[in-house]
Amino acid sequence: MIDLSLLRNNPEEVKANLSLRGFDLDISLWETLEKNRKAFQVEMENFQAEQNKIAKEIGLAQKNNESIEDLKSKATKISSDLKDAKEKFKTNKLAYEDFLLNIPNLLDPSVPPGKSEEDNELIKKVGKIPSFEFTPKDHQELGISTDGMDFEAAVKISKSRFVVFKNSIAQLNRALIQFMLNTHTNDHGYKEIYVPFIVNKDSLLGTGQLPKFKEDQFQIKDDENEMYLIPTAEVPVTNYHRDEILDSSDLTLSYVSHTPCFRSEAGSYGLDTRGIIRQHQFEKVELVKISHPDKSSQDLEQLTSDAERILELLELPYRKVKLCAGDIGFGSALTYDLEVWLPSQNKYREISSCSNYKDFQSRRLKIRTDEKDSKVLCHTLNGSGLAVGRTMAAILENFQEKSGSVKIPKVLRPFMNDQEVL
RNA sequence: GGAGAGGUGGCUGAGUGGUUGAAAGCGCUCCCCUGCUAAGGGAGUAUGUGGUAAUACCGCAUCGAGGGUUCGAAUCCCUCCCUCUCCGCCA
Repeated sequence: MIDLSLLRNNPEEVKANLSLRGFDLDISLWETLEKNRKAFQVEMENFQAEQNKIAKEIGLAQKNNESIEDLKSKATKISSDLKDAKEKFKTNKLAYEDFLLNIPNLLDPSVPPGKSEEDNELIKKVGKIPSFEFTPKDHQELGISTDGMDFEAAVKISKSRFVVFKNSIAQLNRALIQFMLNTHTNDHGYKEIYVPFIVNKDSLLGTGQLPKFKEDQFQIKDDENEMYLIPTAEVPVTNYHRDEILDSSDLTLSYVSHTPCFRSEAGSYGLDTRGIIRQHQFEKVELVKISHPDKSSQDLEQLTSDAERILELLELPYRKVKLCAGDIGFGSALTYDLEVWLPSQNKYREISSCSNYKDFQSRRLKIRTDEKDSKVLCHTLNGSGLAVGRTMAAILENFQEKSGSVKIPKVLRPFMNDQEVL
């Protein structure tokens, strides 16, 4: 959620910023909602204050054996006025909150202008794009030919956009997870954390997937509670500190967590239907940082380079781009995408999205830190380190050989019984 | 799943309808005293939100969550969540 005082005091500035990402802030609607909110709230609180006062007077009068009839009839009237005022306030408040929860985050000034991914700013390219003297296969073909992937079985067991891993591919999947977790905990100072994969509504509201992206979530059938499968570890890990005031000397908090992720992929029919690039379920090793606001920009650079290091150690060619205003996510103020080279598609594909949410999530989550005599909202950051399925696809495709075998990156071999090819 | 007991401020823990946002203790902060140390005395010590430019002042809300009864609810009623003990089941 964006800063209310900024929206109240300087709506034009907010509108101008949001328009860069193509969001049209309806200022006159906002002003009406805000005017009503203020009027209804003041009215309601005045009645409440009056009621509190009379209730005390009644108590006092009763104690002194004085008549309370007059006071009581007055109180009854106020009580009913208060009830009406509360009703009015509540109704307006719903629309008010809905309006606010659907406003995206303000963009960092460094975000380049642009409408689509075409306009993202290239930061750097790393590694050499492989050239093949044969026609490279895609990862699905390689996965099947090495007897490591079964898409048909997945459809039988579940439905489309799922996969079964077997044999060396299943092992490679596990090796990648282990390698990533080890690197981030041993070399980059992240604390490993294991979290629930099913979360409640408040958690998704806190990190911003709700209310706007309900369609993208898998909701669990549960009569009592509104529960969802996590779309990313960002949700449970960031919510770990919901409603907390963190000791400033403990910041920056850095977490790494491996979880499966579940996405309904509603509206992506026809996109990436082949292979494991876009599945309903995939593994991800996620990096999350909770920072002091003064430090978050620096922390985003660090987090991104920690994710990049995985690509470098795996010797995968990739590029780093800064997302433009039109392509950046709803809650993010600044995002770097890491894109790995996929030979079968002859282009770079997103493998990690590293974002600084600044105080957008922490305002919803109430994650604060103490500062002298006051409390300030922390900044939250996250990024994949990396998406495991896409990493696997990249390894298969980039390191394939004419024979159809695939060279396993050196750093993974210790996790694969020193196997060199698959 | 069955039976029972509970959920109060940073912590422990009082409080069954009325000046209780909440006793007391611990912890913490500041001050005083004590030639060091130990001890002692005093004051302060929640969060959110609104009126506001304000970390000044005032109001409102918050005693697991949400409803209800009442002039008035931490206290009474209902639903839900969670914790603990015993039994059952179970990876």
